Amino acid sequence: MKLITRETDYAVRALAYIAGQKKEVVPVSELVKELTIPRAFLRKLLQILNRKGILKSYKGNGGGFALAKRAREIFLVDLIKIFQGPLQVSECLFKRDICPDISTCLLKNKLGRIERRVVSELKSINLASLLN
Amino acid sequence: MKLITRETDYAVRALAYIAGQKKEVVPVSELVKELTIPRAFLRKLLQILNRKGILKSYKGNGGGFALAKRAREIFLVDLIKIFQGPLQVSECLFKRDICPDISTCLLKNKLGRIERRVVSELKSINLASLLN
DNA sequence: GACAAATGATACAAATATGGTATCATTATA
DNA sequence: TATAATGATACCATATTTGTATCATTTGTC
Repeated sequence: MKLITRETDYAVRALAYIAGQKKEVVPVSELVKELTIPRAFLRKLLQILNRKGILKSYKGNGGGFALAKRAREIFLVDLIKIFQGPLQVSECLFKRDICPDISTCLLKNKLGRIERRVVSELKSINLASLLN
Repeated sequence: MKLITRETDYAVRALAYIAGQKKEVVPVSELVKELTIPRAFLRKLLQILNRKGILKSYKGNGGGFALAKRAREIFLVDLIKIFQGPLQVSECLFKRDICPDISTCLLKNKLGRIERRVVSELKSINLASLLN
């Protein structure tokens, strides 16, 4: 069980790098050099973050990416949702009105509680808290 | 992010079913009929549980599977480990002596704390607590 | 002993998710 | 106009997850 995947990890590192620079706008070429993440892959991730309103992008010569929000307003849980989908207990295998399996229902109940706690803890982690 | 996969879910349900029967030994054929889990797949899972000491198996006519421990001694966290491997934060992408990325290290630190809490909660869930 | 009903072991295959590449179009600056 | 950047998108490779199939072995019953 992994809490975060490579995509999320890459995204965090790129965002942290951008947040740590004096200049606002950072081109992918610089990120690639500093973070040794495959260029084409990282570009795709940053384009997603742009569409999701985490980053702003500037096209053309001298362009690049900048944070679209302050670092303390960018939460890990949102990055996880973007790249790993919604948090979820084992999906219900019986898509009927009533779950026929009492023990599985009890299980989901308990896992659901754990999950909600994980989410609330993840919500407390923002980009600023990862800078140093 | 899923806390448990289908394999674990199937395993829990099969174990719960067995635990809920009066007779001790239950054949796969019965589990398949009651739980609508693919036969060959379930057999594989139960064989693994047998090897891991969660179930005992009885070959031959009239055989089947029985719990190898009491229901309160079978913990969800162990099933997860068996079918989903060890819990782990994002694996370290830099297999060097020192992680060069301070922000990722801070991230791992925080995720590690969350993970340990999840594990300790999972440890509190045993098969008996799922029966009703 | 023969048959039937069960598990043991294992190889294979299909489907899905993850990680990564490549290409062409568009934009902005010098 | 050349160059350096992003936008959009299609594609590919690999790993993981989920599931199938087969043959061997064991055991109880007639």
